[in-house]
Amino acid sequence: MPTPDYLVDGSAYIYRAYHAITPLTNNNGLATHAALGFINTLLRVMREKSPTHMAVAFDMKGPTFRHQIYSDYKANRPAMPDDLSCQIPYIHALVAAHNIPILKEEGVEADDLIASAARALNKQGQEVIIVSGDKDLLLLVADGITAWEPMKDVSMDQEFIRNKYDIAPEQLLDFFALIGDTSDNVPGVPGVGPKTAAKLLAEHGSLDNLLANLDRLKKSKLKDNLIANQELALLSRTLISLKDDLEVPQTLAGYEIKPANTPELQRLYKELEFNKLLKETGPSAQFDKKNFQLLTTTQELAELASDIAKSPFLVLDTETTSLDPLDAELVGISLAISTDKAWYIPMAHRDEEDKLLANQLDLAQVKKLLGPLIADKEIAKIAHNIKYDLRVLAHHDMEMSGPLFDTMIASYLLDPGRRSHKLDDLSLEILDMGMTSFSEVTGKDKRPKAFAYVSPDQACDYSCEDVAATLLLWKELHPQLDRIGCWDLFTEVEMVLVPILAEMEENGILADLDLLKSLSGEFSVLIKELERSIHGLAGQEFNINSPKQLGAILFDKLALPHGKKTKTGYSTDVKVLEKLAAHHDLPAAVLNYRSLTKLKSTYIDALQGQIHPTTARIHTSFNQSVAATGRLSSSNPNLQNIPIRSKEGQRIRAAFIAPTDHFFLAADYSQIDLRVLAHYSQDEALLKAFNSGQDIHNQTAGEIFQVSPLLITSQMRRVAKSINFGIVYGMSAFGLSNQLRISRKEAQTFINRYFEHYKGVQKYMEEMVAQAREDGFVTTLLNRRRNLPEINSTNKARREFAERTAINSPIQGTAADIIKLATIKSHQVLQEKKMAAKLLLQIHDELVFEVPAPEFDETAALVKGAMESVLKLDVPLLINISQGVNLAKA
DNA sequence: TCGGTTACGTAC
DNA sequence: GACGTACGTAACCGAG
Repeated sequence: MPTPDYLVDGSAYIYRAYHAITPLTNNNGLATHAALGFINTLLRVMREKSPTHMAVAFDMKGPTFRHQIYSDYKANRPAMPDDLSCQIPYIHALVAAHNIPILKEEGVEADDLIASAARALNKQGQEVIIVSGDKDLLLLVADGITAWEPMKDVSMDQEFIRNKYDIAPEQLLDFFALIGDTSDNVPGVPGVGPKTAAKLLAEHGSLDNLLANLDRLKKSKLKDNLIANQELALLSRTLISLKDDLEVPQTLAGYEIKPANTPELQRLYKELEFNKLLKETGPSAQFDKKNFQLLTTTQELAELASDIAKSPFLVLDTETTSLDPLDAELVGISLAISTDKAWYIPMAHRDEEDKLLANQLDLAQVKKLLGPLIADKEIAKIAHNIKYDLRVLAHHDMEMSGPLFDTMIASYLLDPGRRSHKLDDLSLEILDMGMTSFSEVTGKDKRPKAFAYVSPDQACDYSCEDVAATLLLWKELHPQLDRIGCWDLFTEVEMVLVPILAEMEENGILADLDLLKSLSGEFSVLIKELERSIHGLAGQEFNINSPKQLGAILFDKLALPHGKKTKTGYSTDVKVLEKLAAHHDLPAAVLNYRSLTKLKSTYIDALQGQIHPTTARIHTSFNQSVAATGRLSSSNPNLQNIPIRSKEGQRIRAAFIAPTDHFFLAADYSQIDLRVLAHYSQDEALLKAFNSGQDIHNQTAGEIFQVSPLLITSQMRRVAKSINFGIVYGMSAFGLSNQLRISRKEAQTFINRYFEHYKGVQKYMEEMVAQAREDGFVTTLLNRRRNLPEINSTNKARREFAERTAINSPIQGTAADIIKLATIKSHQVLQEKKMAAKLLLQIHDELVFEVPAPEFDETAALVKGAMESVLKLDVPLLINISQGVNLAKA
């Protein structure tokens, strides 16, 4: 079936992009926004319509025939601004690089070129779609020619003209001639607008007929006008008429879109700094699979092993049956010791009947030859997400030793805020090399052990790519780490932490399944009851979990006062419901319902499913390259946000238990963020408070309420605590007033008094923001870096967000540095003292251990000592220790 | 049916 | 727009 030919009114979209998009320049100061907006529109048409044939028509400078017959034609149009005219050649080049035919001719307008092309093709029965929102081009609309406005997705055919103007499509030219066009300075007949024109044409059929019969009109001002302006009407018609005999390709073949000239496109995108589009053109190179070799005999492996033994490093990647190292069976290993060669050892590939394939090496052989090398302390190990490979190999009785270099974490330290640290993304963005994706090799296979069914040949190509990319990345990234002063942080902190985190994940934490089950039952009953009462209060059943449905009940049915809006409707969050609780009983019940369902679904029920069938424990993942400040994060499940505040939350905590004859030992840093702030800011009052062991919230309360310590109430302390926390997050008076439900003025007073007393804190904040502006990044005590590309943004919201981040990140990040050091040090001390304690969790300012009862006191003393002495700050680091048979008590 | 997005709420 | 860092669940919505 023939597809339509698309004729694009290029000039119209250039102007639209120029005016609609906020100005943008590349690093050379070249304006680029019109080009960007234009090409985005064009690409959208390409994406949505997948045209096979198209042409883009452009106006070209120089007087047109219209100027020759009417000197005032477009006389009201200002000349093209310089920052637009400089973009025109680039726009033409972009279209040309996309290999889309271009229509342009000096002294000719785009409209006339489109008319010539449209009518020529239409004669041959070819369907034509004119891409334009300009009404001038509606003149072309006929059988087989429609106009389409892609921005609003409006199609305009003959029916559209009838409805919009109330005239026959053939009358459109005469219609426009009568009313004129102010934007092109086409006069028309004064006093005649769309309504009058439509009426005249309905009566007389055409302009010629109207003019021929003017004397028959009854006497009126309109008649005088028409008589006086006959010439003007005819001139207008000539000006508006589209010229359709220009030289354009006469057959569809001349409008074929050919494959884009990608190198030229990439060159243009690079120069214009259209990075998103550049990425979409794909990588400029792929890995050369000739260098990847399948290794299937012991002899070959022995030869490789002797080469590895002489190498200072080994790049490796394991292919397995599962993302969870606890379940992962080794399917194969890829290895590299230089950039020119990589090997894949197939070990457990299977056929469709699940039978092991021939020509593979078995685990025993691999273990014998590779095991000692993997354990060799002299050979550095390089891998992407090395904690995973380390755990998988350990499960197959191969312990990994030697310096560890994880390219994922290297990337993270270089730019922790980067969108992704995945190997494929880094390869594409840093090496400009495309990689085969996992789903490309496993295809549609959704089986849990999909990789085992991939053929060894294919697996070789895929897996060797991984080690090849990892090695290239390492060569690229490690000098950069050194250059920004993060080498020590990388090798002495992050890489040392890797095996410890692996051990923590491996340890897991015991959960009381029976308790969780009984909590689930108990919560079910409570939730059911609340549900009934909420539906009763609402007078109807609805899904309480749906903010949309809840909003309809609260704000439409019950007509309660609504507060802030979300993107999709009115907010129903805690703050809003708490306010509404004064007006009606339903909001409070919903709050109750929310807290119970949250606890049940996210914790009580989900955790039961996370108990591992073979270990009977819950094994979280600690992610070392996620949080932009340097913190760890925890997932599957997240054990860093187990409830603690409410009494129901405590009941969930009680389901985390220590084994028989063991205790949990929880060691948490007291006020670590504020202590770091004191150290960083060198604020006298803060330093003094911590060095004299005062309660910091009381101290702050005394200052902001200007009362003596003895008169401070718990209410005052609560307010002070909020401010102390808020300061660390860069909170404003608005935020504080919201949090404490006090007036903004009152909040501002508290903040003013705070800064009056803690002058150094204000100075710290200003310095951090200034430093971020200067450098584009901020750092922590261990020189961990956080880039803040938006610190100089012209967008106020984005800029201010970056400013708050500049204030918060050095504090949160330094606290993260400290707890990481503490994790390493306490682990090391316990190992040296041959203690049996196991490290289970790290929760930002806290470490949780599982300790045999008889060793508790000694372990506690060792941990406390290690954690408090990890760094010397200008304030003491204090550790609180707690003990319990479950996490609620600890 | 699936995957991505939104709203919400838990932790530090 | 307004307080930083995470992760998980349920609802919702549009594509296939």
